[in-house]
Amino acid sequence: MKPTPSSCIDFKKHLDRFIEINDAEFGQILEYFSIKKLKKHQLLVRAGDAVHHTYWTKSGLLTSTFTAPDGKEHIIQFADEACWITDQNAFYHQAKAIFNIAAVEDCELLSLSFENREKLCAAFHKMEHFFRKKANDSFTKQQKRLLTYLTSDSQQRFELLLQEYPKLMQRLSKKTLAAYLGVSRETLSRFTKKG
Amino acid sequence: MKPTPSSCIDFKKHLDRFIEINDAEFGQILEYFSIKKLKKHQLLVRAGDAVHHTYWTKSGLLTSTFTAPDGKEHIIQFADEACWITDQNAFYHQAKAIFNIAAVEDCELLSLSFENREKLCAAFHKMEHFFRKKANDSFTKQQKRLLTYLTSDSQQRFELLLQEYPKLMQRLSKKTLAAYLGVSRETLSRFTKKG
DNA sequence: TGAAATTAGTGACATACGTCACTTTTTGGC
DNA sequence: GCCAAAAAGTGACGTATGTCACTAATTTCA
Repeated sequence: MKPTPSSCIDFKKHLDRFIEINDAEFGQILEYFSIKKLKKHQLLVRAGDAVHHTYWTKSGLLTSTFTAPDGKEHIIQFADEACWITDQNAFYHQAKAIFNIAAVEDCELLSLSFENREKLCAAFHKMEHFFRKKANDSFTKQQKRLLTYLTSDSQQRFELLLQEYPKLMQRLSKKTLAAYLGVSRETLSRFTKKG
Repeated sequence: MKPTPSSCIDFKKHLDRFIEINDAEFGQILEYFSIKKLKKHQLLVRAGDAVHHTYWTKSGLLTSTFTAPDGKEHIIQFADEACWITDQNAFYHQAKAIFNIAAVEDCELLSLSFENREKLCAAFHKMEHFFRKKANDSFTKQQKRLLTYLTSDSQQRFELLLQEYPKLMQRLSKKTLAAYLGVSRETLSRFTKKG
C-alpha cells in the first residue's frame, strides 16, 4: 500500500530536520515507500531471516530484542513515533538478522527497501544527505548510551531513562525496561520500591 | 600542510571500500584535507573545547577517553591505522567536547574541518555517499560493542577483544584495556593470571 | 645510568547484583 | 466476569567485581 503526502505530514517534518524539500519532491520521495501495519505482539523482523527493509514509525511502539544463547533477552532499541528501526547490521550488510523486532502496540510504519533506499539516495542528493546526517545522529545517541553503561550503575541508568523518556517508560513493562537497562527484573523492582 | 596523493595511497584504498574515484577526483578531494602530526601523549582534542575537525589516521594510535565526575576514566574509542576519530557529538553538533583524544604513539593524521566536510559532500555526491556508508558501519560496530556489554561478563569481553584485535591489544597498556572494558585494573589483572 | 613515576600484581574485604523460590497483582481471551 | 497466563514484588543467599592497601616490575627522562 502506498502512502499519501497528506497522511505523512509528520514524515515530511522529520525530513525537514535536515533537508528542505518542496511538496513535489516529497510526493516523489514517498513513491519509494510502502505502508506497513502491525498488530500488537506481531513480529516485524525475525532473528535468522534476511532483512530487506528499514522502517519509519508513523504510530505505535516497537522493540528490537537480542536473545542470548542462555535465553536472556536484551533490548537493543525502542522505537516510538518518528523513529527508524530495523536490524541495522542485517539491513546494511545483507546479513541474517540477530534481533527480533516486535510491535509492543499496534503500529503503522513506512517501509523502505534496501534497493529503494539506494535508488532514493542516488536520485536525490538531498536524501543521501539526510541519511548521512541521520546516521551521524544515531551514532552519537548510541555512543551516549554506551557511555551510560560505562559510567553509571543500573539504578542511575534507570533514573536517567525515566528522566529522559518519562512518557515512553509508561508504555513499557518493567520486564522490558529491565531488559533494556541490562539488569534483572528483581533488581529493577527493588529500585522502584526504594524510590 | 597539504597531503599529496602519493603519500595517501592507503586513504585512497579506504575510500575505495565504498566508492570508485579516479586519480583526478582523488587529487581534488585531498585538497579539502590537511596533514596533522602528533607526538606520543599529545592531546588532539581536549574535553571542554569546541571541535572543528575530524581526523583519519595515516599512522599511529589514539584513544578517546571520558573522565567521569568521580575521576574514573573510560575509553570510548581506539583508533589505529585507517580509522576516523573525533569527539563525534561535539563535531557534528557544534558542541563542546566531552572526550579527551590523545596519541598513544606518534601519529600522522589527515584532518578535515566540519566546513570542508560539508563542502566536500556538497561538491562530490560520491563523498556524501561514502560518509553515509561509513556512518552506517560505525553505527553497527558501536551497536555490536553495546551488545557485548549487555550479554557478556567482563572476562568474556576481554577474551573477545583479544581474539578480535590481538595486535592492537599489544600496543595498549593493561590499564587502558581495563578502561575500555569497563572493569578495574585489578580485575583485569586477575583474568590474565587465571589464563 | 639512576631516581622518580607509572604500571602491574595480589590479598582481604565490602557490596551490588543475579538467582531461586515463592506469593501477589494485573492482563487478556472466552 | 472468570480463569489462565503473564507480570510484578519480595526474601534468602551466592558470587563477580570493586575498593583499599601494599609490593613488584617497568618505563621515562634528566
